[in-house]
Amino acid sequence: MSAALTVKSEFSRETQFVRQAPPVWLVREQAAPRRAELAHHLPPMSFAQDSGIFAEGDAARYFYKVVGGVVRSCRFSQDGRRHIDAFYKVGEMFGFELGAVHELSAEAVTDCVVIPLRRQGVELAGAQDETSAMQLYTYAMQSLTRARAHSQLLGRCSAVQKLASFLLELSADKQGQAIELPMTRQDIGDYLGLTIETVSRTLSQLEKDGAITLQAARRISIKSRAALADLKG
Amino acid sequence: MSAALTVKSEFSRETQFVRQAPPVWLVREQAAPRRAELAHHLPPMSFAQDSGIFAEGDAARYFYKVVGGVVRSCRFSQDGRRHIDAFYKVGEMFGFELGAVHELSAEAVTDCVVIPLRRQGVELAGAQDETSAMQLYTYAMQSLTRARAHSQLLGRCSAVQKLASFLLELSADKQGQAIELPMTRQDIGDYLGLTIETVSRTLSQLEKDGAITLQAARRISIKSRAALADLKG
DNA sequence: CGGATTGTTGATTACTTTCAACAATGGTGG
DNA sequence: CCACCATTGTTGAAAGTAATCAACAATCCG
Repeated sequence: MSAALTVKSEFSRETQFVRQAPPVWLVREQAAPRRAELAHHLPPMSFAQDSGIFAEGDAARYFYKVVGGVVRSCRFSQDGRRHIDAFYKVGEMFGFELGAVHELSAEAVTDCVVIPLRRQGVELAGAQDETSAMQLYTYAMQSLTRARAHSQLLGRCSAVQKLASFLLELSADKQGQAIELPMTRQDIGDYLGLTIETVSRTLSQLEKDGAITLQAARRISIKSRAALADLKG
Repeated sequence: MSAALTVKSEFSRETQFVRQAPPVWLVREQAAPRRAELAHHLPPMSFAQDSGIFAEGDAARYFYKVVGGVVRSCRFSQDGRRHIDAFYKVGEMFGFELGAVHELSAEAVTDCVVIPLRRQGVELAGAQDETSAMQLYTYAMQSLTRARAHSQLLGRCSAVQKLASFLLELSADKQGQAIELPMTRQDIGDYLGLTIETVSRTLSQLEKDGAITLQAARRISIKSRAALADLKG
């Protein structure tokens, strides 16, 4: 496993993709951040693949914004099974809490870089900075919208529908091209409430049906977005 | 179906329970609301059982606080199946949205009374009323916490685990006594991602196992909270 | 008293998990 | 550079769970 990276260092896995376009989930945000969007932030922090950013029960002193790589937030049930609540890509915020401690862990799916934002700086900023308060509320509501959609997916859908939705979500931005999956089959399974075997089988099925092509385990190309949308239900 | 009720009228179903203690979900909030908690509210509105409070796509001009009865928020998938996102009991808030329209419908599970709060009055209150802004954020975060727990339940749990969790949640306040279920088996199924048959069978199973007693279809008494907690996983 | 709605139970089917074997990939050290 | 080993992913067969189809019971209402 690679050591923790400094902000300016290259990502250890990036060299593997040198002949291809770099995978989207490693591309840093392009636009310069608008000033006064969310102030009080600390310098970016880097995390090696599979390292923990914070753990369930840790003091929730910061929110985080992803500026490079992919993060997962997860939780373990009493019997030890992992549930992945969400994946966060570049530009997304995570780490929102109601109380003083984190209810979920956050881990680096790939090597990644995040910007911590002091919680007290933004949470109570209403009086001094109305824009920040609204920003924060907006991010929290986005999380809520996603959580609702995820619930519906988990509650009402078959394995095929779950995978179809997942692939469409992953490939929402990159029209037509292949997707580089940053996460393992285990990650996907824990996110969709399926076993790795079912994830694998279902992907194979989608390939047989002509909806996708499995160019490699971690590289999938969408052949028919329409077919996936149909399967999604 | 009973007509919409005025604020001061009795609930149509309440007479059925005249010889028993009134079911918790029909008891109005006791304490006088703290002043300046969330101002800008309108007079309470009453809704008859199964009537719609707002629908998917409606302009989201208000948040709502439940002061009597039980509300469900739900959504339909393309194939027409209903997913219930949450049940809201007395004292709880619902109707939070990111955008200008509701993404979910809200319906009266029982006859109920809700207080609408002007969205613009609270959402942008940061400058003039910092407490309200925090209150709003707190409610939104509570919704988020619940949505996360619901996702985990739907993703990782068997029918028995889902029902055990559901019953424990429902009976969280009333220690030892019987629970009056305000919702149908269909509601429960749509909330837990199960069919009505499975809900019914699983409840019967829990009774055989000695964890609960089915005094009537809508009246369940918890015999062993510990047993349910074990099953919950 | 019907008729409609809601809930229960049984038999069968379909889907996902589990258990198991094996293939592919990546990293390490000789 | 290649052999080796650990990790990750795929596929098959059997078992288990929930859905579906179907019949019937209980309750509510007019």
